[in-house]
Amino acid sequence: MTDDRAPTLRLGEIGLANFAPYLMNRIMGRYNACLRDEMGDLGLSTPKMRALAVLSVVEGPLIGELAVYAVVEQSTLSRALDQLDSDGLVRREADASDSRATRVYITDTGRAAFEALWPHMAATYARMFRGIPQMERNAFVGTLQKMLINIRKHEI
Amino acid sequence: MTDDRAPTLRLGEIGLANFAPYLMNRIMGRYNACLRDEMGDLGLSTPKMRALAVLSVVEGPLIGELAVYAVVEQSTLSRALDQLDSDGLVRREADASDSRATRVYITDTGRAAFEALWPHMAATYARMFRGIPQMERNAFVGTLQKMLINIRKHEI
DNA sequence: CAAGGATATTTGCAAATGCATATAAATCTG
DNA sequence: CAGATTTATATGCATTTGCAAATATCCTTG
Repeated sequence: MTDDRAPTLRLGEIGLANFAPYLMNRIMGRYNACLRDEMGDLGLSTPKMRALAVLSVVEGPLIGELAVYAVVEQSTLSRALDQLDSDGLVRREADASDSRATRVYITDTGRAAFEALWPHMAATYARMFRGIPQMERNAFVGTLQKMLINIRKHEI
Repeated sequence: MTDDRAPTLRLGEIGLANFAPYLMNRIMGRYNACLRDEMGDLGLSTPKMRALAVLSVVEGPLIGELAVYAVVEQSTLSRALDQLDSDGLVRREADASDSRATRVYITDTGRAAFEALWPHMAATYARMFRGIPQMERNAFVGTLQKMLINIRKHEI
């Protein structure tokens, strides 16, 4: 049983180095910066890369769903999709049953672009977890999954 | 012993919901959005809020150090400090022994502003970890600390 | 089934961002 | 110790971002 009525500590008492959101911002700041550096060459911004990554795994989401998965503002995503579309990496397709809605599909070219990109993501991922045993990684991901459910705004 | 030579899985094999960087981006996206919403009122952008938070705990860092702690581009931080400075929340002070360098100190007004802000951060933090036992939280933070060391660019 | 409200997406525009550069001072090197 | 190099910070400028509004469609309800 966890006591959720524990007194609220102050940041100075917790200490920056033990404050999970601080650590997570630091880690993800670096992770994202690494990828951005390596992908500027390929003409892929962070929103474009994330959209491709999600689309490599999720088949034909609505644009709004893709925005949630990719953690990108919908208006930003809309413009990123303009570019991905005109570069032939994705395809927007009107939803069959709701003509307000648009579904997005990755093309073969887009999939190839992501395949070229994935080794970089995988390498950065591997570096993050270097020296961390598999059991600990599993526990860590388990905690992340609980946290996402706690904090997420959308069901997906 | 961890086998770091494990074959590189593909994203589809790992699954988005088990891919730690994806989960961390989702979680921090929501965490940061929550804070941003609640602080627009107070005239505090994300860079300004992060700078204040770090300064509430770290005494007189160099601007470059503060940029690392706060996970903000230095040029962005420079401009955020302009505003915090002219609002009287922080004070820039030439370093005693290196006249290129500037140290930043939080003022009493700035500390009061952070005290007003901290309950929101603490509440969002508490929500993230709701229902997660203390032992699991500790293990989670331990893993984060290892990850930061693995991936960080700067010693701090 | 018409009217009012909800939902999906795009777009206009002002503000924020980040890269490259400028400036200034410290440090290294021959 | 002069010149070259590195380091710390600020700034110019083009791009990106995100909010708010526009547009189009769907759903609900009297």
